[in-house]
Parts: sequence; structure tokens; C-alpha cells
Amino acid sequence: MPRPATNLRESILDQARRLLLAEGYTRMSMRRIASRVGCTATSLYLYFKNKNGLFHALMDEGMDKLFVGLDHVLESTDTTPQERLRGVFRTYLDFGLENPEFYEVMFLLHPRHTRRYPPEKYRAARNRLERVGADIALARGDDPDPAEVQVLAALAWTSLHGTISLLVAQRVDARLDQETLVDRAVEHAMALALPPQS
Amino acid sequence: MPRPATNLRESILDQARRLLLAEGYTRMSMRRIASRVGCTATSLYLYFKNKNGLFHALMDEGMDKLFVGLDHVLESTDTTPQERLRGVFRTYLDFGLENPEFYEVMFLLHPRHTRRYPPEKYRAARNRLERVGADIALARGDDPDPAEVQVLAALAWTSLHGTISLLVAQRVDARLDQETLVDRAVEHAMALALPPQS
Amino acid sequence: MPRPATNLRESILDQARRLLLAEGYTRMSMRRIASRVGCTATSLYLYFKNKNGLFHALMDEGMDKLFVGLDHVLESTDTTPQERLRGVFRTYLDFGLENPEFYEVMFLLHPRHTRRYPPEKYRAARNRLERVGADIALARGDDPDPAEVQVLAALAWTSLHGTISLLVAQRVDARLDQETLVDRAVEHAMALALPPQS
Amino acid sequence: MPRPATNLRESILDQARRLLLAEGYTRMSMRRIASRVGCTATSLYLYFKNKNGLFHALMDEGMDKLFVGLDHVLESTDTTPQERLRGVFRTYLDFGLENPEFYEVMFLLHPRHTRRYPPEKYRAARNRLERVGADIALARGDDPDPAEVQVLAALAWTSLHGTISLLVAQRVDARLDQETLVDRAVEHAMALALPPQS
DNA sequence: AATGAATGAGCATTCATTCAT
DNA sequence: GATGAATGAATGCTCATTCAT
Repeated sequence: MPRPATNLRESILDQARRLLLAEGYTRMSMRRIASRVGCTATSLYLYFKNKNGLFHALMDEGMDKLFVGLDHVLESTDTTPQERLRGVFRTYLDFGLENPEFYEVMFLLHPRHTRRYPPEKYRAARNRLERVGADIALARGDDPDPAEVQVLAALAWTSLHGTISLLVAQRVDARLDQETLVDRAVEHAMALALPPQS
Repeated sequence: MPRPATNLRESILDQARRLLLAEGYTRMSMRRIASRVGCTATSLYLYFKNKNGLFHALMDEGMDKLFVGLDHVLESTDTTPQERLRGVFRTYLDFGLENPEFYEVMFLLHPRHTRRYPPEKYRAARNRLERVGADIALARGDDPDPAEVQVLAALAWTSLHGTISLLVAQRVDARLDQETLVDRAVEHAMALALPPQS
Repeated sequence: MPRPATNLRESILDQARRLLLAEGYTRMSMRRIASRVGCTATSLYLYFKNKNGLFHALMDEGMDKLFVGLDHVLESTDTTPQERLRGVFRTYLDFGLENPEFYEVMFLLHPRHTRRYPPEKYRAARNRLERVGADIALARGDDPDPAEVQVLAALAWTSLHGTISLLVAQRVDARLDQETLVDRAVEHAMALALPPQS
Repeated sequence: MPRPATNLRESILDQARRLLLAEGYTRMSMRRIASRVGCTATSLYLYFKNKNGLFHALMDEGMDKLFVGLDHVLESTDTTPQERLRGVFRTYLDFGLENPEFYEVMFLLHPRHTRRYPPEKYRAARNRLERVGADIALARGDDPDPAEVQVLAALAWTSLHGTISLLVAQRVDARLDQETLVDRAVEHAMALALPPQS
């Protein structure tokens, strides 16, 4: 007996996310959210401590959604490191491209607005990055030193992040096939996990 | 030999850029710019049509600055394609990291603020990207089909853009040496220009 | 033997009084009272008609408390008029200084908040003042005319009230010993009850 | 060529003072002041930094006005200490009764609102009180110890303050002649300057 | 006896912009 | 070329109160 989607809290989050994406943090105003939801601005304060609290709730949503996807791949045991890496890269890219609103909130928004977001949440994200590093190490098979692994993982991330942000911001030439670009971005990132000796 | 911005218009742009970087588009307010410059808010309207006009002037500044750097490398004739590519990649990265305020304005800020920015300016940017593509083609030496070249150039760009944006937003683990990461990002992008099958 | 305010009504009055003293009438808000008490704002309306009603209840408390003290002295029969006067003056001063929250509510708060407070309550207060007048008359022993007695009683009151209010508002030079000042204030008021011409 | 009374700044102060007296600090809102003045709330910010600044301007006005009166008496040289004291007491009482709005702002308002008022202004007030003390010492003629003088001056002040505040708050029985009470209050305060030996 | 959800009015403040000078 | 005065709209937020449960 699932409650009807009239649940106010969720409506608020919905409209807030849309406004945030479409118009930015500042113009995502309590009043405008309320007016789209169809309630009073005051009511928002029944569900969120304040604007910042609402924003953090938005972040949480995104984080959770991303982690579920990533962990599903990272924790699979019947796979090779390469398979996991390719899976993780693609999952990350897909998450960003299919949920641009979430991705923007989490990784594109100026850190100014994100500064008070509990750091342990971002630490949880970094944690996944470390697991990616571990798989890169495994894939390369040469037991590389930890600093090198860290660099490789960061490079993979920046590469994927750049792809998502330019695509989401529609800065990439429209004549370019997005799917191709994404496939190639995965492969480009995978190159980081090739055994050395090239 | 930066002349002391006796010129009011330049002072305005100066302070506007600082405010924009430090506090974001919304809090870069006409009044606050004016107060830092030491004139009236009204005066800003003598030099710029309105806030949006001022913002576009800021964009122009950044574009010019970047193009000067890129063209210097791209137009050098006594160099190999590889040298030019490496130079362009590094120039782009350095520009972003040394002028985060410009880079943010041009490529990190949400396109909503940029929407009314004259498209020919962005076309000029895309133009440089095509020249990068040309050098990639030269470097690979196999006369690849144009679509492939476009993809490769885009991949290079996303990779560099990701590096800059995550570094500028300080999302990369602080323990990671920035210079190393930048060097490796250049090499990672250079890999795109390797002759195939090697 | 103050019973632990198990009673919700008493808890509300308690917290309301504290808030009133600490932050003033305006910031003594129903929500904040409720949150300190640990119940809903709505619940306050079960015990008080509205904020004004709650405030009047606070007044009543204070009035009762003061009257008990004053009457104890005024109604003692085995005492001289001088003793009673000195006792009343001191009781009044002590009440104000020991219960600044009550005193503020009753006599320092702007009458605007008090305007709708039932006048018979203030009449009860005036009643005590008349009894003070009677004792002054007795002490002076010259059967003075009633108007003069009224003036003397008023003077005593203003004198004590001034002492309390400046002390409570902490406007008196901190280097001045409060106890000394209070003692002297009593004596200064007692001077009004000296037989004339002496 | 005195400017017409349309001077906005003064109108604002006027209406603010009225509202403050009639309805208290909180309900003296920027919007309500503006609406009474006949301008926008925004305009108030052209003349005062913020609400607190406006309030301080109100305080300053009152302080200045009071000091002019007091100093005129205190600095007169062809007078006896007794004459000066009587004059000062009466000036203070008259100021309070004729400018209840100023007096309330300065001495009756809860210190909460006054807390950020520059302390040197209050120090200037205390300074006058010390001069009163000096005259009390002179009048008593027995070269009393400084602490005693301080107490006497404080007693005089509390006495006058009490008179003003109860009269202003209309708590004194209406049947009592105000002028008589004021005269007697002066005399009651003067008693503090009587040579000892009683 | 108590709550949860909701509201409408109000608050101080900041903003981009205009206009007469 | 620059200003001072002014505005209307918007912002985040808090308030007392009501009502159905």
C-alpha cells in the first residue's frame, strides 16, 4: 500500500533539485520551491532545518544513488579486476549522464555551497576511489607503490569527470556521437590499468 | 608591465573577477564591486550595459588570454606535432590552474550564466580544438578519418578539463602531489596521439 | 519545598519566565518555550488562551509572590510602624533584586504589554501602597493630610523602584557595593517617615 | 535658509522614535517606519547602516539633548553647589518627563538592545554623575570619602530615575499631582546633600 | 491531553536598476 | 564622467495561531 506520491518531503526535494539544476543554488529559493510544490515556504521548514539542510538532503540522495551502483560492481567477487574497473567506470559515467541533476549537485557545484557538507560523506566517496585504486593495482599486477596507485586512480577519475561535465554542460561538439565518446572514455581510462612495460 | 589600473573600466573588471571567483556570480553584486573599486554602483553602468554585460566582458578577457597562449604554441612552425600537442596540453592545464578565476568563468560556471554569451566566441574556442585534432592526426601519421580525430581531440580535452576542475575545486586528495598529477595528465592525454597498434 | 514541575503548565511558565528575562517579550516565542519544555507549541494553547494569556499568568505569579512577602510584614501586629516600613522597603527591594525576572515582568516591562492586564490586579498593588502610606502617617505621628501621605508613599516607591531598576539593568557603576547601596536606599526611603521638623 | 523639514533622515528618526516609544524595539520595524515616513524600506538603508545603526542614532540624539541641559547647569560658575544640584536634579527630571521617548530609549529600554551602544557614550553620562557627586561633596562640606560620595550620587540618581520611570509608565496614582511629586522628588534627592550630623 | 501539518503575515536585508542632476 | 537618491522585487527565516486527528 505505497503512499501516494503526494508525500510533501519528496515533492520538495524533487522541485528543489530541478530548480537547482536549472537556475543554480541562489535562485533555488525557498519561496520558488514552495510555489512549485504548491505549498507555503514556511512548510519547507517543517521538513528541513533550513535551505542548507535541504541542499544537504539533495546531496545525500545523490551520494546514496551513486554508491549503490558503484558498490554493486566493486563488491562483485566473480569478476576480474579489469571487469570491475570497466564496470565501475561505465557506472560512474552513466550515473553522471543519466542523473545530471544529481551529478551537478555533487561534483559540479562550486565547493562554496558544499563546504558545510559533512566531510565523512565525501570521505565515503574517496573510499570508493581507493577501491578503484586497489583494482588498478591488481590489474597491473606489478604490486606498484601506493603513491603511484593513487595517481592512477585520480587520473581515471579526472578523465571520467571531465567527460561527464563537458557533456552535461553541452560544451562538446553536438556532431560528435555521445555514445562513442563515452565508450572511448572508458577505454582511455582503462589504459591506466594496463600492465606497465609499454 | 601591468599598468596600474588607473582606468576605471579595468578596475571594475579586476574587482569583479575577484569577487566572482571568491563568492560566485550571485554575490558578485554591482554594489560590492563598486564599493571595492571605490566608486558608485551607478558608475558601473557607464561602462557596461548591465551585470550580464559586465560578465561577458569578463569572459572575453579570459578567452583572449587563453587564446594568446594556445596560439603561440599551435602556430609555432619549427616544432613537431608531438611537441605542439604536449605544449598545448600543458598550456591549457597551466592556464586553468594559474587563472582559476578565468577558467571558472569560462568553463566551470554553469552554462546558464553563459547562455547569452555570443556563440562565435565559443566557436573560436572550438576552432583551436580542431587544430589540436589536426596535430593528433599528424602525430599518429595514419591519416585517420575525421570523426575519429574529433573523438580523440574531445577525449584529450575532457581529460584536461577534468584535471583542472577537480584540482581547482580542491576535490583531489590533498596528499597527492599536484605537479605529478599534472605531468601525468599531460602524458595520459598524449597517449591519445600515439600511432595506433603500437 | 518546590515540587518538581511535573505539571506541564508549570514547566511552561518556568521556561517562559526564563526566556522572557533572558531575551525579552518578543523573543519569548511559543515555539521556543515549547522546545525548551519538550512539547509542541500547540500544547501551550491547551493551557493558555494565547501568548498574551501566558504572559498574564506570568504576571499573576509575580504579583502573588510579592504580595505574600509584603503582607507578611504589613499584617504583623507586634511591630512598630517604623519596623514595618523598614521591613516592607527591604522586602520590596529584595523581591526585585532576587526575582528580576518577575520584577521586570511586573514593573519594568513597557506598559504596552501590560495594557490588557486586568486592572484589579494593579489595584491590589496600589492597595499595599496605601497601607505603606498609613504606616508612614503613623510613624510621623502628626496625623498629616491624606494627600501628603500619598505623596510620601509615592516618593518611597519611586525611590525603591529606581534602585531596583538601575541595579537590575546593571547601569549602576560596578565598583559600587550593591549591598551598601540597598541599605542606604532603605534608609533614604525611611527618611520620608521621620516626624517633620526634626 | 533652513532646509524644509522634508529632510528624509530626520523624518525617519522622528517616526522611528515614535514607533519605538509606542510599540517597542521589535515592532519598530524598518518597513513600518518607512511606511509612516512615506518611502521605501530600502531608503532607510541609505541613511543608516541597519536597524541597529538607526537605533544608535536615536540614542545619540537623546544623549546630546540631555547633556546640553545638564552641562549648562553643571558648568555655571556663579552658583552654589546646592543651586547646581537642585538645578541638575530638576533638569534631569524635566528631560525625562518632557522627552519620555528619549528617556525610554536611553534608560528604560532593556539593556539587551543597548548592549552594542558604544560604551564611551554611557561613560560620558557617568561622567556627569561624578560631577554631581563632586557638588554633593561640596554641599556637605565635610570632605567625605569618595566611596560615600559615589553612593550618595547613585542614590540621587536612582531616586530621580524611579520618579521618571513610574510617571512615564503611568503607574503612579492619577489622583496625585505630578508637579507636586516632582518638586518633592527634587527635595528628597536634595536631602542627600545635607551636611551630616543629623 | 497532545500532536503534526500547515499557514499567512511579518521581519531585516540585499539586489539590479533607473533617473535627475 | 560621475553621483546621490530612490525603488520594487526578492531573499532566508521566524512568528502566533489553527485545525484535524
